[in-house]
Amino acid sequence: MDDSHPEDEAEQGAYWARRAQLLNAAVDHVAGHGIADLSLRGLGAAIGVSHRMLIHYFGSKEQLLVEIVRTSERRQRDVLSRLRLEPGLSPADVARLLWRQLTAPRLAGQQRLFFEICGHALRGRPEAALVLEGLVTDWLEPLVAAEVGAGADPALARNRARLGLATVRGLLLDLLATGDRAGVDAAMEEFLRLYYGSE
Amino acid sequence: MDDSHPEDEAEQGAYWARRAQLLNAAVDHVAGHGIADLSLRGLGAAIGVSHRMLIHYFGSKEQLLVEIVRTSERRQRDVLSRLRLEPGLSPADVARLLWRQLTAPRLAGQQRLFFEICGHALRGRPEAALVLEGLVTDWLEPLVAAEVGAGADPALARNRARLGLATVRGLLLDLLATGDRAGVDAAMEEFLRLYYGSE
DNA sequence: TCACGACTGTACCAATCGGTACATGGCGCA
DNA sequence: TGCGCCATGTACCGATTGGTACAGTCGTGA
Repeated sequence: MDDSHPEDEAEQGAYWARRAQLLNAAVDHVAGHGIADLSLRGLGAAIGVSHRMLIHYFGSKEQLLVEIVRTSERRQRDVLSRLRLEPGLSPADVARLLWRQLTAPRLAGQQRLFFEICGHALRGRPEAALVLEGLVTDWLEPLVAAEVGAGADPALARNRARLGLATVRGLLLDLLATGDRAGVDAAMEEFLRLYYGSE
Repeated sequence: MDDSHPEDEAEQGAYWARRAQLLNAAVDHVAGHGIADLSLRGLGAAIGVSHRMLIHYFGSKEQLLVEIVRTSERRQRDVLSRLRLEPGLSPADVARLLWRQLTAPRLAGQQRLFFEICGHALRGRPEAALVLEGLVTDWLEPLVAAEVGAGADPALARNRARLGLATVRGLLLDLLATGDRAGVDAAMEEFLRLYYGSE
């Protein structure tokens, strides 16, 4: 065992830069090929290093998976934070914008990975377990805050936010499974009509 | 290779009875322990046979997984068909009844397995691929038929059915992840209010 | 120039996997 | 009773896995 990182965290040198680069490449590969039958050798060959290096930089497959899940989660949340909200948009329009972002074909691999990780997390796999905590609550709070800020009753807003989140996830799963974008979009429009009232 | 089943399908002897018994035990075990890291040896030890027997009765791990997925799917659908619909129930009450059935703690393992299989299917795993076809359409048609039978516009009924199915699945995932039954139930009530109108 | 330390690859290990060959046991039938 | 067939278990095989030991490469400072 000759593996020890030169500086202990919180300092970016060539080591951590390389590590971050490998991690990003790993997430890309996993988003495209799945996490279920991932092997260090296969991943290494795909991103151009030996499996030895993955162990070197991440300690073990388990820890690598933890980092992959965490990074994938952060990417997912960035979709929300990158929303450019022009003033004057109705809540329904904001929701439409977010929906279009989430269902962009470019993110399909990432979304598949999300459901795949959910499946693993529901089985208590440690690398995915931390996702379960934030799977609902992390998304609920900003949504609730938005509705309450618009003058809604907090308790009702919480139920509505939870409902909206669940519906988006359900329709996303539908879209990934069937690929029927028109049908799923129509169902989403119907939901927005119910949710924000007819227009 | 000395494996050949005595009669070719469509005849139930001791062979097929034993096979069905093993399959049911396998589905039970998989519902409780997951399908991701299933091994023939581990499964065999859990249900009291050698892994050799699983190969004997199912040909290969792949075919066993196909049968497990199919059986689990059939069980899931049986929940719907076992609904005893007393006349005089409002559509919202029927939905509530179905929701309570689907979220019964007894079925939690089965529901986890459902999402786990979805994750595998989205990656093109052949044993789960056949699920993707029926994941939406198989459930949509009876729901659409029910709404159309009640006098709804067919196109609108399709969108509404698709929406309802997605919402149920999304809330089910929420429930499995958070275990917050009260919160998820409240969100479901909010959905029913939007869906069927206030009462 | 030389030594040192970080980075990386090759070769290897024990464990486990799905699948197979072969031996055993127990039942029905003549 | 003895023959044969089917169910089952044991032992094994090659492939693959995560992880490790060791050696080589290369830039850098004395």
